[in-house]
This record gives sequence, C-alpha cells and structure tokens, in this order.
Amino acid sequence: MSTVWRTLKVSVEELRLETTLKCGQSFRWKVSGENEWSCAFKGRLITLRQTIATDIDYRTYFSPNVSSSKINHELDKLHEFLIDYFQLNTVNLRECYTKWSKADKHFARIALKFKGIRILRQDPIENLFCFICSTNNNINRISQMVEKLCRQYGEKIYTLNGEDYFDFPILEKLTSPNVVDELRKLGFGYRAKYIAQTAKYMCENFSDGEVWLLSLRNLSYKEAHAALLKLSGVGPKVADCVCLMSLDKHNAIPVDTHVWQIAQKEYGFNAKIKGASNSLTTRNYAAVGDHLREIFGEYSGWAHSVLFTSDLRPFEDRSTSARESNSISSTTTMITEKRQIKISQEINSNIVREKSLNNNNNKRRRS
DNA sequence: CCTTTACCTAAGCA
DNA sequence: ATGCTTAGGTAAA
Repeated sequence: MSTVWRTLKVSVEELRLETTLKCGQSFRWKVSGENEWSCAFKGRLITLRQTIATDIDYRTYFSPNVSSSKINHELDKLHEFLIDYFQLNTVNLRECYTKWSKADKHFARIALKFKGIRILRQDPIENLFCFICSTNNNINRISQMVEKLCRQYGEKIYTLNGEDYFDFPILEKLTSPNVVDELRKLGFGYRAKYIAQTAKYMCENFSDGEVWLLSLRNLSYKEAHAALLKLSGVGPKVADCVCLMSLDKHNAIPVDTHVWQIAQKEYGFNAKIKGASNSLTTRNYAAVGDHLREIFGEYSGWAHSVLFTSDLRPFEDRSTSARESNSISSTTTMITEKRQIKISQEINSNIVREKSLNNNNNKRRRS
C-alpha cells in the first residue's frame, strides 16, 4: 500500500466533517481514526481527516506497483470528486449562514454551534435505497442495514486497519429474485420488499434505471418529486430526501418527525395557533416546507438540514456534565464517537491546539 | 383531505 | 428478566 495526504483547502465554516458525514445524509462513512472517516466510492477507498481548524486532508490507497503518474492522475480525479461531492464550488456556506441568520432568529441561535453543515451531492442510487431503509428507523440501524446491503451485493474495495470497505451495490444486483428473502434474513423487515420492488420497477420501465434516476436532475423539483413517488417504499419524505441530497433540488425540504417537532416548537405550527392538526398530515407537511422555503429561500433545504442536525440526539446541545455522566459506554466505537464529538466541538470553537488533541483535558469549554 | 392501522427489527429503558 | 417504546415513514382502508 502506498498513500499520501493531499489537502482540500476548506475551512470548518465551509465544511465540518463530523456533523456533515454523520447527520444522517449518508450512512456509509465510518470513523477510521482520530477525526478521520473513510468510505468507498466507485472502486476506491477515500479517507478524510479534519485535524486543525483550517483544513481538510484526503487520501486514497494504491497497490505498491502503481506508477506515480497514475497515482497523481487518480488523486486529481479524487480531488474533483470531493469538490463535487461536497459542492464546494457551488455553494458558499458562510454567506448562506449569514443570510439565514438574518432571516430567522432560531437559525441564528443555533448557527454558531452547528457550523459547516453542508448537503452532500450523493449518488442517487445509493441515496434512494438508503432512504428506503430509513423509514420508521433510526440512524444507527439504518447504517447497519446499509452496511449489510453493501456486504451482500456490493464489491469489496479495500481493507483498512482490518476493516473491510464495500462499494454501494449496482442496481442490477438488487433485481435478483432472491433479494427479498435474503434481505429479510438480514433483518430488513418490510423494507426488503420495497427495495426489491423499486429496483425491479426501475429496471423494467427504463432502458437504464440508473441513467433514468440521474436524469431527474434535469427535471424541476416538482416533476422529480412526482416521479420518485411512483417507487415502492417512497413517500413524500423519502422523495424529498432524494431530491435534496442527490438530485440538486436545493429547496426540497424533507419533513420528518424531527422537523415537525421543530416546526411546532419554533415556528408556531401547533394546533391552537395555526389551526393545524397536531399530526404530520399531508397538508401540514406541505405547509412546513412552504414556510421554511419562505424564510430561507433558494437553499432552504440546506438550512433545514442545519435545523435538523441541531435536533439530533448525538449532536444535541447538552451540557458537558450531562455528556460525561453519560459516557460510561463500554464499546470502543461509542467512546470513539464521543471523543470525536468533543474534538469537533473544540475545532468548531476555534480553540484547538495541537497539544489539546493529545491530552484528555476535560475542562468546560464555552463558545 | 384527514385519521388510523399494520408493518420488521433491534436497541434502550422500566 | 420480560415487556414496552421508539426510531428520519409508507401503504392501504
């Protein structure tokens, strides 16, 4: 194995990996080291790290006999991929945060604690099937299910530190007649059927299902959303996730239980004030989306994602003492996660120093 | 339109 | 320990 780090030259304000990779947009990035995440895409394992407040490094892995020109070429391609994946040339997040903070008090209140949360530009196939898995489910189990899906039907790409990394499977693999049974055995529950039916539908109705899905990028938000609703296991919320996270519909707003809670708590969507019923009906779903689009404008889906993340349990604004009393966890992965969050909080408040990464300073920090 | 119910499963909690 | 609830919803009635 030979590998070198390159730099992406992006500040934490533009992109903070800890939240962006782990806030439930993508379910395949794994913690592979201190402040470091890895994931396989299209035949290549990618590792990212965010060590100090100023930049992000990336690397990938080659067999020993690969020429340096080939390595350079691949790294150039990887750089392009990352720029596209994080939409770094398209969206200036700092400007967005400024605008959104002016437009909305609640956003302004959480903005400083949740900097650098970007919407990824994901592969639509991966995005679609992951969110079919997401229904009535939690992020932890979704990630486990996606891992199983990749292990079962995806190509093994690389082994890093004893951990195997798989590509997301190609669509054809999911059309095999025994997919339902296999996924059932793997614990997918009723989602097994949705996955099989959607894969089948896409392959039977279009000459190339993947190309068809990708082509929805060229349609309007409304058209793309309507097209997705025909897929089995895809309702309004999942369709909006796919629109926002892989089809370039920047003002698509998935209204899930979290967003509905936020809408009731922060934006007056409760039965008494707005005459809304207190459940997430079709009408309320549309009303919340319209309301947030009204406030945040062109990239309202991105703003929504910051609101959503601020409401997630692992990122909640809990006090240090609450967090520590909670950290009697026994598994190493959980300790890694918590350590990750702590380090990221330091990065986020710009107080990080090389030495503070290496000690176990538990002092209270304020931002 | 709105409301209700069933649907798989595993982790968290009492 | 066994039972109950919850977790990024969707489909059918």
